[in-house]
Amino acid sequence: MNEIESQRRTDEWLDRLQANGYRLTEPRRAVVETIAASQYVLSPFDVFEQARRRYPKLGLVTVYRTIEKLEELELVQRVHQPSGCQAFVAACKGHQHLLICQRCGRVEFFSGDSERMEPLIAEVGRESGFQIEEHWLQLFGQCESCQQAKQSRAV
Amino acid sequence: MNEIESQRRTDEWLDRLQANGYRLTEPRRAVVETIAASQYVLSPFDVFEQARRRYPKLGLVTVYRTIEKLEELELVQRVHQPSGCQAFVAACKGHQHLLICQRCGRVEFFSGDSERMEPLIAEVGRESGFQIEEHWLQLFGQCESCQQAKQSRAV
DNA sequence: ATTATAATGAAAATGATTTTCATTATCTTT
DNA sequence: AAAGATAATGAAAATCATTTTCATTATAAT
Repeated sequence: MNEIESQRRTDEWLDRLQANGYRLTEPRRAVVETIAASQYVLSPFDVFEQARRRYPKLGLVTVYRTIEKLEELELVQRVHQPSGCQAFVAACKGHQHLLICQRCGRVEFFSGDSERMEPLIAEVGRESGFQIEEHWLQLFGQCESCQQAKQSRAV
Repeated sequence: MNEIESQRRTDEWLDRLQANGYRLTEPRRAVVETIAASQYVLSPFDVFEQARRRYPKLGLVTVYRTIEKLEELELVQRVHQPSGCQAFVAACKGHQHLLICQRCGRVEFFSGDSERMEPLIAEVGRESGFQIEEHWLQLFGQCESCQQAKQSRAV
């Protein structure tokens, strides 16, 4: 994700906020820019620290409040990890699954692969009697650069 | 899961605790029995309330401490849900996936279906360059009895 | 039985998140 | 462009789940 793309995403999010009756403010812009530009999972405190570089008077409460609105508009989503569930990322459009680096928090999305998933889900539904409404598939590991970082440390 | 099976699981867990140098106490037994017998996700407070029926002097802290030990021994596992991540269930042996009723919290396990999952994981690993170490697959929905409960309410 | 110490529960501490509230900034209306 | 209505802000207080502290009690080894 480059400068132009993240600027585009930021503008889109600000438009969506405004379209939903929310005002555009300096602190809110700082939070939106920070999350929209990041490829990493960010905790509210991470967002706070990074966004304060853009708007130093920013309060942590505003970060929480802005994330809440972005989540409501499905522009960001909470990321659940073995290490905890307080992080967020820019959401992907449509149903996508997550691949997360457990070392640096980098996130990638991959498509659901409905050909493989749907028969499995149907089968489990049939056997269990459950009416299945939602599914989560997440992969955890190490991204390319973290694999390299690990090797060079070991030498 | 019937009376005999849950008694068997309770005994197994108590043995495992003892084998790992932990003492068997009344409050601990009450917590173990409660979780071992349940097919539902339980928050620490749920466990507290239910286990207090067996041992009324039980403190909530002991629930947290016992869950911690059971988790360490991989006898219970934390369950992550859209609605929150504070619940636990008796863990299944081996790698299994979860199916959770979003209405009553009933949990079932289903096997990983490695024939379908492994190629998908390998493919995502190849395309992303990630070294994939772990995966989560969870299905959410309504169990049979909750589907019926919903219908009869509607009538 | 005695003894060392692990476990307990109450209370205090912590950490993340939410609420309250007086002040400030945005956006709409003039 | 100015004024007014009100949404948003940040500091401080409150809340909620969880962890730590500590004096007391219970377990299990001697």
